[in-house]
Amino acid sequence: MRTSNYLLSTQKEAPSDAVIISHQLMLRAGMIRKLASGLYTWLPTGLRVLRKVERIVREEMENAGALEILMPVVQPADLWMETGRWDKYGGELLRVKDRHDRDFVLGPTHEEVITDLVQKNVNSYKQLPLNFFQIQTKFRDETRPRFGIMRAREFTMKDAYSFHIEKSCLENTYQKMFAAYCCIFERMGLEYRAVLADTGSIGGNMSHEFHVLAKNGEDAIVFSTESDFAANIEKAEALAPNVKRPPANADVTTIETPNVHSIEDVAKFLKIKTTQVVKTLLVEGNGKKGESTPIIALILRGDHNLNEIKAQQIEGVATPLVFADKEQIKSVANCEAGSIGPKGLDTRIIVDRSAEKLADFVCGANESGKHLTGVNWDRDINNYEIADLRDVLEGDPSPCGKGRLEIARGIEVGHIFQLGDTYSKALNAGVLNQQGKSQILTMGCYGIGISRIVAAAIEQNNDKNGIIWNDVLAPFSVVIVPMNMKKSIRVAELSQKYYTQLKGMNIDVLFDDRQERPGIMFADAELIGIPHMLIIGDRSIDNGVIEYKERQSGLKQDVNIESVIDFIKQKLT
RNA sequence: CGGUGAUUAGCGCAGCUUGGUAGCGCAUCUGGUUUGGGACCAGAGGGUCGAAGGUUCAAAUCCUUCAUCACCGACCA
Repeated sequence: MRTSNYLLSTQKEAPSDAVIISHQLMLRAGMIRKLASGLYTWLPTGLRVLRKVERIVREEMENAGALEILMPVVQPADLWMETGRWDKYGGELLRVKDRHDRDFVLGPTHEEVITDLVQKNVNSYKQLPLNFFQIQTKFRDETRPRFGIMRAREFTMKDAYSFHIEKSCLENTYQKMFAAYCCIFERMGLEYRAVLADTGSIGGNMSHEFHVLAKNGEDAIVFSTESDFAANIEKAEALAPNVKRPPANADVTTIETPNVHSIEDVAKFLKIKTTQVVKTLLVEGNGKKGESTPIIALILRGDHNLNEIKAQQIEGVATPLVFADKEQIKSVANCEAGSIGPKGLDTRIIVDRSAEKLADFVCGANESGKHLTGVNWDRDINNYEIADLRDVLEGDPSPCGKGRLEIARGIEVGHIFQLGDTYSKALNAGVLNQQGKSQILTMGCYGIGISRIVAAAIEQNNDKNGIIWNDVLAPFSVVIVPMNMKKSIRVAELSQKYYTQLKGMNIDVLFDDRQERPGIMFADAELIGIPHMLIIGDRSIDNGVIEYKERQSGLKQDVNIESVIDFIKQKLT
């Protein structure tokens, strides 16, 4: 490609609303442009990278035996009603009507469509197992799109779905996909981890996420210091403290705590640690139709954070989790938020494992501006359940039994699930088995965020000059930068010669044939992150060499004029 | 969904307090001088000041409503 036939569209400054480095660099390097919140146009440079990611994913999916298909973005609502997700999926599901006033959705995922396809087109166990994949646009109407392409509303995803009769067969394919994913992220040169994950709105049992490690990652992932255990914090179990609860010593005392609301305030006011205070969160339960929603109290130690995923998984708690509003709090606890406590509360009470080990603790008095000290379980509060409700903290014992937990941040770029029969049952997707009887299929599904990988790779590989691509993902492998080509016929001819030769070898080469000063061309090449630079100038031609510069290391090296092509060829293998 | 803030040229911003000809830097275009790390000189183009109402002789500036965008939060007990 010649710059004169191309749109570089690089910028010195990034728009002020881009906060993280990958977003800033993608804008500055002319990879993407924003159309509206969460909606981006891919410019030529960005699209080149996106296509390279797609190619690697496609190759590895095919290697793993998956078959490529392409499903529609627009899907009829009927299918979503049949699986129940029309009601369950919530605001992220964009619903549209056609001219006949029929309901449709923009697909956030394709379980319904693929299951319907299999239900209609696969009849016999002999055709199984099957694994389909597609690389396609998804739409999720995120509450808060952010960080550019990282969490966009419209994005490119690879999604695959496998179908089996036997669970063991599903497990086998799951392992194959796991291995394929490892292959993919390794080929891309990303530093990543596979972790145990929650299954979320997709449903199912076994699930792993693949995270690219980055300090701007939206997810917290935890590792054991002494084993292979790794999990999303959503999924990491907080073990019950291995101690006996101390006996009750103090009597319950009501104290005035005017204008003291948060846990920190309470602890400061009473000059105690936050670990000795208990916080009470009121959430909605799922009420039966017609009844008013019951309120459930969740109790945590003051220094612990509620893990919403764990809370939602408790039978009877509304999904998604809804916190009680002011009126609900008033009607249940007869006070403002900030003074709620478990003692005397007439609701179902669920206590976190750690909070349950406390004795003589402090909590709200269910009376505005008052707290209780010296409160004890069983003596003062009966009828409570114990559950794992909190996020793990760094240093907690690992749930695998070995080592302690460390916490890192990651960008989720892949997620695989053993779905089971949730969708196949709902859509009656079955085949005749060996005994000639109809049998519901069991499913797996496997996603990769193609466009997110582009951002994640940049997040992991950049410096003050811009992006640092490796050879596999780079929009161009080589850039030719001529020095004053206008004046020097030698430079022009040599540049042209290299360009033609490299292009002839199917190497992605950018020939910067603009009449620009060298500094501009260097800066652009480095901002875009092209891994290999050839600098063609009279000065070095006089010595029979041209200069090569490597983006990654910044190292410069003279290469004999005659052996430049071989040199590049060698670099790219 | 809640809170905060922003919206003036493609990008980054000033002007608003105290109403009176719409500005700066970068980018773009023309001509010239330059050419090994974001040049210099001379000139030029580009704006419904987010939208709609209102106050006023006069509104980017004051008032009202709306929209869009961003950040923080969604853990607050």
